[in-house]
Amino acid sequence: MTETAPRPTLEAVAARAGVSRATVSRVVNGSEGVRERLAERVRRAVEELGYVPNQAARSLVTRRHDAVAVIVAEPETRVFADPFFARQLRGISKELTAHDNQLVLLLTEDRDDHERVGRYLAGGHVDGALVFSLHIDDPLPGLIQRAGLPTVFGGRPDWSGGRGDVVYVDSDNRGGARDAVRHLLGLGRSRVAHITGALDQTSAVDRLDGYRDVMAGADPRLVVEGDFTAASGERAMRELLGRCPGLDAVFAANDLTAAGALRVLREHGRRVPEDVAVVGFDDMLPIAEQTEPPLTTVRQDIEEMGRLMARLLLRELDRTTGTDGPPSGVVLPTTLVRRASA
Amino acid sequence: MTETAPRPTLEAVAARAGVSRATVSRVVNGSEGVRERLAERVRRAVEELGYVPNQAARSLVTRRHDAVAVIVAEPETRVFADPFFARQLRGISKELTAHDNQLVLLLTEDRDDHERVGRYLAGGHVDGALVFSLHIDDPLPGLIQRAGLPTVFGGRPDWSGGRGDVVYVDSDNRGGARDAVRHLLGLGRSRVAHITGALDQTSAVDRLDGYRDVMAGADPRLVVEGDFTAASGERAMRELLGRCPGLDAVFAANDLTAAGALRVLREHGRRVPEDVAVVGFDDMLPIAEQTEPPLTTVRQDIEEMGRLMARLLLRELDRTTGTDGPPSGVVLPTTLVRRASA
DNA sequence: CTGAAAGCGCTAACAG
DNA sequence: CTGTTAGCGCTTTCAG
Repeated sequence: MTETAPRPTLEAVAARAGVSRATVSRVVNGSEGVRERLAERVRRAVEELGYVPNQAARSLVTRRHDAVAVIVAEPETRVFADPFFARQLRGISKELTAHDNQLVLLLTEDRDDHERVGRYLAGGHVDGALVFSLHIDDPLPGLIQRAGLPTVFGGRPDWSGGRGDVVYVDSDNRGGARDAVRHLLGLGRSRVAHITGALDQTSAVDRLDGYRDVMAGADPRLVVEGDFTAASGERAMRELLGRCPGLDAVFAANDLTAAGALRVLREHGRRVPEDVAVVGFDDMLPIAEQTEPPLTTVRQDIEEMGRLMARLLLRELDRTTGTDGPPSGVVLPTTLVRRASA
Repeated sequence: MTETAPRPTLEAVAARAGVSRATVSRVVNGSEGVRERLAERVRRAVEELGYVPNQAARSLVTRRHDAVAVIVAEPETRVFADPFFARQLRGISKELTAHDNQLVLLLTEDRDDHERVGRYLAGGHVDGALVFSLHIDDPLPGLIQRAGLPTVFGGRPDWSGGRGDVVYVDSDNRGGARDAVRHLLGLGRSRVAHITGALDQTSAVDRLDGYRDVMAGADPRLVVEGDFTAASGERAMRELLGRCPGLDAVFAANDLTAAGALRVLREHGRRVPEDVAVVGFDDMLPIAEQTEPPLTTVRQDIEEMGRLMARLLLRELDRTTGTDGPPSGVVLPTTLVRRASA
């Protein structure tokens, strides 16, 4: 049954309905101005024949594809270490679907992939792109710029010297970090350490900045660099315990890191939160609820971020004319979720 | 800069190289039989103009899209609760990319989505489909069958009365479960309980069957139904403790469930593995290594599953003629990973 | 080995 | 309001 039954064409429907192709096209595309009687006849013919428009033919003339590329730059540890990625995709998918757009997923791992992606984007298969997980000096933005595709970034890109017209959606990493640290301070802690994320990503830098906003003038040895993995959380925690045995709180750049830190704390006989209070970031459910004790953390609405990215892009695509660019950056709020660890 | 620079066409390249469109097409598509001198000239022209073929135009005539749909049926708890999904996607993406195929992601949530997916598939946008997470009596297979698209399923579909020509890739769930239970028995345990997964999925049923293979004749109260979530693991564990206080081992249908069980065990003062040994399934890293104690579990190579699915589909698509169908089912082996919990 | 010509299925002016 | 007429950019016989 590999026989691909030759699908009916517009022509066939037109013949059956006794009208011209143009009329069928109008009905199918919902154009106004077709007498109801005819429209009805056409609809019946479509139904009977099981007609489905050929997208390739349509794209050829409209130059629209109703498809958006989602580009995820790997190896992005977080992407495959937690459900972050899936959540965001879900948000994007929902929004895209609601507007009859398809989601073309492009995962990139190395240089070659970048070239491939560049070619793909240039090939005009999609109307726009959603891009994630940029690291500092990633070549992707350049490639995309060159392809001249409307693009929305997930997470603030690190273009310090940047042009102002970059559209992105980000969480309020800095504000969330401040909340976390203030919460710790509010608990009466004073020697609050911070385990950072991978500092080649703006999210990690922003969280560190938030920490510093509140802890200005604190002992710099209270900050140790991590990379968002649980392993880095363990390593960093050990180092912290060695350097500053007196610390009484830790703000970890994400939940995975916090989980690692928690383990080391327990190993060393420090009780959480009695001796050391711990706060994470992300509120990655299967992690945050699973730790011992459950993690107090900063939640960001991942799915909403995805949805918003898609919405911004679609809006941009629909702007047939009006040249008033969309907002260049949207920052979503975060909320502190209190569990047992702090 | 929304000006979409009109991309060069075959025509333009032909003009520049001083040949016909047909010749350019041959060179671009790597057809044999173009004098090297001309071919070279064409390649240069392509390079200079930055020509990239228009896929829509090409598809219109070839009826190939070099694109594959990946359909994930939600709400599939596991999909968003663990990195399973991402891993599998990565495997698929790699394989597809290696063969210049694109990945179109279709997430479905409810009835409406099914219709939409059916339309999409029928619309001839993709050459084939990869389908995941089928539950019993999911309408998807029917829709796909109707669209007449070559398809490979992830996980054995539950078509008991089924036609023999279903192609799927699955893990050896039953064998893995047997290994897990035997391991427990080998540890000297005898009252081995099982917390099942969602029994409307074949993976859960197969794991239960594996358990029964080894524990034939065991007290039926040792089996409690779960649904692959950590919450169900907690609930089930509580129930088990109530029913069979003497149990000395638990085989959980997946790591998340095991993590939940572990928590309840600790709550009740049972030491793991001394009092109760626990084995999970999946080897979902961020979970399995994070539990207290780290989880002994059955590992399946998720990424390889994805890669294999893609490979089977591509092979099917390339079969221009030979009607010897591909293997109807491929089952990948699992391995027991020993950590501290058993 | 290369070019000319005929569409693939659809939309979008433009007439009527 | 509806039909006619051109293509969109590319592949693919079929001649030469």
